[in-house]
Amino acid sequence: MSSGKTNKSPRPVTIKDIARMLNVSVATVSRALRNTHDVSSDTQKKIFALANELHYRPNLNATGLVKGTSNTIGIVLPYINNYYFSTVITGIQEIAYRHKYNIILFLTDDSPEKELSVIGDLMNTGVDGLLVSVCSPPGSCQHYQQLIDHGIPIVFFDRVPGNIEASKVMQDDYNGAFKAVEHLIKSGYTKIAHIAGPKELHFTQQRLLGYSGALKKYGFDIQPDWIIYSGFSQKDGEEDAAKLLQCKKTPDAIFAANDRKALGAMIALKKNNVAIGKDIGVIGFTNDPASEIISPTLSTVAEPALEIGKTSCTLLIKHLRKKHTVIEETILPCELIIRESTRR
Amino acid sequence: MSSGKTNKSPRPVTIKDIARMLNVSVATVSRALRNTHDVSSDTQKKIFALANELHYRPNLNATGLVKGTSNTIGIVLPYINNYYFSTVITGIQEIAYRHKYNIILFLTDDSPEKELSVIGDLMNTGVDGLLVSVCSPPGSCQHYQQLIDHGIPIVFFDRVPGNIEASKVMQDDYNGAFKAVEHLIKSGYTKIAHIAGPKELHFTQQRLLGYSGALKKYGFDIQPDWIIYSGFSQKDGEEDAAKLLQCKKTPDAIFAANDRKALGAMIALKKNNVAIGKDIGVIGFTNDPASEIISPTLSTVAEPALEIGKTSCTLLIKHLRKKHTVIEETILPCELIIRESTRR
DNA sequence: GTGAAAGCGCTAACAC
DNA sequence: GTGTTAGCGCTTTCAC
Repeated sequence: MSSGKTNKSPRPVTIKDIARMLNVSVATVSRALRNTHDVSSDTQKKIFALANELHYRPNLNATGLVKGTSNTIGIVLPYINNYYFSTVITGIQEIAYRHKYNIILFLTDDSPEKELSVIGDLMNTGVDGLLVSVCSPPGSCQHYQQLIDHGIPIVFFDRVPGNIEASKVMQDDYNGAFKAVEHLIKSGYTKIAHIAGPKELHFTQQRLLGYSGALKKYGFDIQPDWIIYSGFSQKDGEEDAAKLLQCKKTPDAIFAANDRKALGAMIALKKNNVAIGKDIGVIGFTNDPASEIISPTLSTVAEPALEIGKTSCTLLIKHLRKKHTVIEETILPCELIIRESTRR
Repeated sequence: MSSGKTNKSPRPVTIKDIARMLNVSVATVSRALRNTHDVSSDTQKKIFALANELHYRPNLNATGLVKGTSNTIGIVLPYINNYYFSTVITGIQEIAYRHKYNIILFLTDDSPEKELSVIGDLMNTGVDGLLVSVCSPPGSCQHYQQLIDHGIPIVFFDRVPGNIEASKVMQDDYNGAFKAVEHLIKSGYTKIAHIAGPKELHFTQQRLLGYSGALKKYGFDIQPDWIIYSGFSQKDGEEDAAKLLQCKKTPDAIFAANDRKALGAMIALKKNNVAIGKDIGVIGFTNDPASEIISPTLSTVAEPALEIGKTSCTLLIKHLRKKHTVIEETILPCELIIRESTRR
């Protein structure tokens, strides 16, 4: 449509320029610009004025080089295109931006190999710290330990590794699950199944424990064939629910490890002409916007995704500021949201 | 200088260290590591071996400082927590990662003021180039022009400003809309309404033009009160549809500017006991996963979100590599996806 | 309160 | 093919 037009980028202005024009030394300019107190307010004013006028921008590479930092936070996570993670990132971004940190994104695609290579490349990029939600097999997290040993602080969120000493931010998966199942029980359901995530993940385990905890508290037995482990996708949920319908004793309620699975389960139930809510109650976990779109609307446990993002980032920045900070574990509460899928 | 649980981060190894240990000059090491051809394969091998052994990592600040670049691409967009944008970013990330570029994220929250301040801060961060989807009012995009004049290449995607000469990547909104409406017509609908986005946005206009183009081609008149402008949210769609139901002549089909609005419209129709598909057909635009979850499932036009991301990023990197590149506009095709909401 | 100078880690002339 | 040297833009002793 149009043709090449040279960007004759003007050389950026440096403190040297300002120094020369004002007949002071670069040191003075540097000090003035950073509000170091040993510069006369007179010259400081002049320097600020000129810097402003010339649109002076500090060269972050130079600052970083001398200070040994990059003002950049790396985020490592499996995906970004689901509701939970994209909301977490939104929260991280807000805090990072406020504190003048840049965030740079690394996606592992939920593949441990990819995660490993990402971490390798990461070391080249010189991030000051890391926010990470790990890939499935939490056994081999030694690459993270290495980073920490190299002095790069890490805050883990959501999917946290068990065997690493580092700050962690999670939602209260146990109590969230407990509340969900308790709600099911109080709504009159008595045969409650759980379609879970992969066995190895910490938060999956917590949700399972919350499930069995609630059952126990209300005097229900745990039926092993009412607990099905698989992945997190809608398809997984669909298959899991189909299996449940095959059980000798069919359950009358399903607690799903997340909303995607719950949605899949609902689809399976519909296919089998099961009345959701009335015949079989369904409750999920996340509060994905889709849970309000499906009909009947899906009861769920809302995760504080935005808060998770904000809290992790705040914590990481704290670690960045003063090097030797005590490790913290934060657990954020979840909220029960009752909709139609658990109404008899 | 250290106390408690100190991370005794060992001083990172530099080319100087390697040079000293191998009794060569830093220049040689630098050349060897970068595969500049004027170094004997013998010493090169030794250098690589040692670098590997010592876990040498180049200091990007240093390289950036001397080269005047940061190997970082900035992304500016309204949100990240919807299906379209998060998928676009996934595509961007994939390409950027492959080419060793970091991406750093700036969210404008769809607020023009925030966008402005973001752009200001951006200049401080020294990104090499920018990928942006602008905020609503496309009139005042002079801040972007400034950046371009300063030599920072920009590729606009999705929401592109009309009055700026820069590379742009869009989906084929016109033909996507055309196909959607044509499908409606061929399915037997004759009174087709359009619930549109904000008037000022380019892609909204294109979708409107596609709508009217199809109507014209098949000999239908355009009814001004069957075209409703508002925002992009589900709530907007709900309200728009409610308005349409009030018309003297009620339409028998709705083409929504995006899936969110279509979903909202379906909710409104359900509330009014209108049979979707049979009484009033509905078709959206995006192919949000939610469109398969709602019942009836939503016909839509799939946007090539991942491709948009990949293409924009590829294009930007091309601009980055050789400074004076010709501006390009790319338009990616959309795909009609027929589901239940347009079945009579 | 201010300046001179060294140096962060790396690249790029320019010599030899 | 390799070494020497001068910076990139900034911060930070150390003088004065």
